[in-house]
Amino acid sequence: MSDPLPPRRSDATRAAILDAARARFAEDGYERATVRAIARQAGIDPSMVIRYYGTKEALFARVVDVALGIPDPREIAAEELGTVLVEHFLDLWERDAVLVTLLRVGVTHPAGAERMRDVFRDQLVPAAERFGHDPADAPRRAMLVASQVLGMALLRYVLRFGPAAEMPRAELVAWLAPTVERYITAPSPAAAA
Amino acid sequence: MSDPLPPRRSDATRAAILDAARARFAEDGYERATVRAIARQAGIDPSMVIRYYGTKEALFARVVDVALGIPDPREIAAEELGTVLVEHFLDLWERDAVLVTLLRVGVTHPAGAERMRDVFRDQLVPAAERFGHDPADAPRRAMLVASQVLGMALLRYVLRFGPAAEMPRAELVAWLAPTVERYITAPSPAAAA
DNA sequence: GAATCAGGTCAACACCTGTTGGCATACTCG
DNA sequence: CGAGTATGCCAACAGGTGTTGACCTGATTC
Repeated sequence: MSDPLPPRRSDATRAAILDAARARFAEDGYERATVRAIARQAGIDPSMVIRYYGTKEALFARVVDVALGIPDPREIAAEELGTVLVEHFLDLWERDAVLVTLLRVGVTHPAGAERMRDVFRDQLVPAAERFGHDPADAPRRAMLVASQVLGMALLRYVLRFGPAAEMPRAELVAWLAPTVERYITAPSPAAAA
Repeated sequence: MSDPLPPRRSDATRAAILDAARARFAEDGYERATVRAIARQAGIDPSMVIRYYGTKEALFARVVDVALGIPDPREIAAEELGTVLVEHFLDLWERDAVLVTLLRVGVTHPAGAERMRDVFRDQLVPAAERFGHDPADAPRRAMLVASQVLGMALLRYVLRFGPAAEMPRAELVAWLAPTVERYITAPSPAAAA
């Protein structure tokens, strides 16, 4: 897993390409983030992008590599569970653009959608298992939390809707925390049709 | 506003193009829904698409024309407000693909994003004004409801995540209704940081 | 100092995009 | 029946796409 490769003279360029790719994919989605546009932003020739990363798809895979780092439930006081989680998710979305990229691409490109499923299955569901009680319930709990967090992130960070983008963070947390907390801790209504 | 145009012999073809466009835009987003793909699905030549609708953008504008039809608050008993609204939104998403189209395109294409803002401003916010008490609060209430509904729709109808797509409708409503109801009726926390 | 090689540019490829104009057909109306 | 027109297909356009190979240049190594 480690990379004992010696530093290459082209490392700066490789990094510039990766940075430019992050920016273009996040802002424009997969199709409109062309290899030429990425190269232009990185200040090099389009052929270098392919030479160093092989393929546009491979470059994209390098860009969307995210660790959610959901906190350990044992370190959270029960009464502020929702608050801590919402704050953590907002931090994630604001720290860098990788989640914006993932959402933007996942909606239109199959590779992006699969990457989203990976993150959900490998990180969100296991976290829900650590929080919840019934492991069979974890995917549903994780999905509910994801629905609220993704919806808000869509409006605030992707579409940048006025009311969503301008709401002060503290107020946002106050609104969402009870929702997230209930999705994790409330007893299942279990289709009381 | 009315259309007293006489029926043309090409009406069937025009409708076929519109149907195909709806399907392609909904499934593939704006960029991947090519004029050629739409024409192929409609069983006609690509040039006909342009001849009848002028431009790909104009065709898209024809496709994303949606009326949310949010019910009148005076016809809803206070204790089932959340349930009625969530059911209504689920109906909208399941009835046809126009909302899936709007979400899929809005995330990557500027024209789609603007169309989403239109729907929000012209339909969702006024509805929130009818429900809520303080009109200055309406955009925020509408935005909160939209965040939960859009997030769930994203998982269930666009990405078709397993846990979201498979949850029985009644259970889904039972989970979301209290959230939506609170976003509309609860007193504002107003940034109690 | 000469040989080697990585870093980078240029031009081109095969293909796909939205869009346009010309041409055949078939229907409609006198 | 004949003129006119709406309907549709075909071929082509100008431009953009990801990707490839030939080539130049400057640093590294013997």
